[in-house]
Amino acid sequence: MPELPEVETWRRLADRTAVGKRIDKAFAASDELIFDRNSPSSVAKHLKGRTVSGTHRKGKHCWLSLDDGKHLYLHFGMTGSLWALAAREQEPSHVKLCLELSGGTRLLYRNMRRIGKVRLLDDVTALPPVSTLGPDPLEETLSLGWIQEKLAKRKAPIKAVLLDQTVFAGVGNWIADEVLYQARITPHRICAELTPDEIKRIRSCLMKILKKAVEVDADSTRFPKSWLFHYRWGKKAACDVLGDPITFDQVGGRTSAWVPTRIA
DNA sequence: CTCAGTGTTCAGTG
DNA sequence: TCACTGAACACTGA
Repeated sequence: MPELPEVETWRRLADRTAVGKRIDKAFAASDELIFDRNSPSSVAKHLKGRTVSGTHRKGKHCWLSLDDGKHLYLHFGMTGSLWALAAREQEPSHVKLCLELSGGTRLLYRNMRRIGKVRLLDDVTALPPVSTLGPDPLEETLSLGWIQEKLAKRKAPIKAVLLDQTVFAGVGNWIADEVLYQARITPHRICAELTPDEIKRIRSCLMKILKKAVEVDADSTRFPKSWLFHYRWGKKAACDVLGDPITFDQVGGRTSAWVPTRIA
């Protein structure tokens, strides 16, 4: 379930383990869906001998810069993840890219369901998808005025627009539901009809949730007990922390979990 | 066996 | 031209 907090946690992992290290060996699995721009072998060949010079993230997109000016772009899709293994540790299944770093650590990109991308790019930020993203809610100021302006033009339900990466970069399905739950707003509400106070609540809840999730390294067992997150997956007759029943609706093409009795 | 669930892109509609 | 909706993508697990 990689949304912004997981991706930021993996970026930090890559930053700790790979920056300043040389890539002694590189392995890329033959997978034309993941390696959709450059062939696996060309990626592996290019990476070998390079040194990782930095790590970056915007929304759910992550990339490592290399000493030759190129960038290794990683998108995790629905089931991707990044691992760092010590020399002796055994690799998990579905590894798509393995970088053996000087010192012996291996940095792994894993993806079980093959919806995700690994690319070698000259400039990540200049072209889609990263060029189309809205401001990163953690790194840049997501100003109230800017959000108000965007939402005023939209007639879609707020849930759908929370998932729109050109407005709220990094928000995915469970974070969108969590924001609306904590802000006490129905996912069906039309954006243009939200009051200034409701938009204010959406913004502050979003920032609070993202900050907290990153603070605990996106480890969901450490999320506050009050979060809807802990109660939404059971499905049948699920209730939130207060014992109020959770409703599941299709909104914006996805399942939305919300609690009618909690709406302000 | 069926189907939900993950994020993104694309085709179709208005 | 643009906003919006819904399907498609691959695969696991319930």
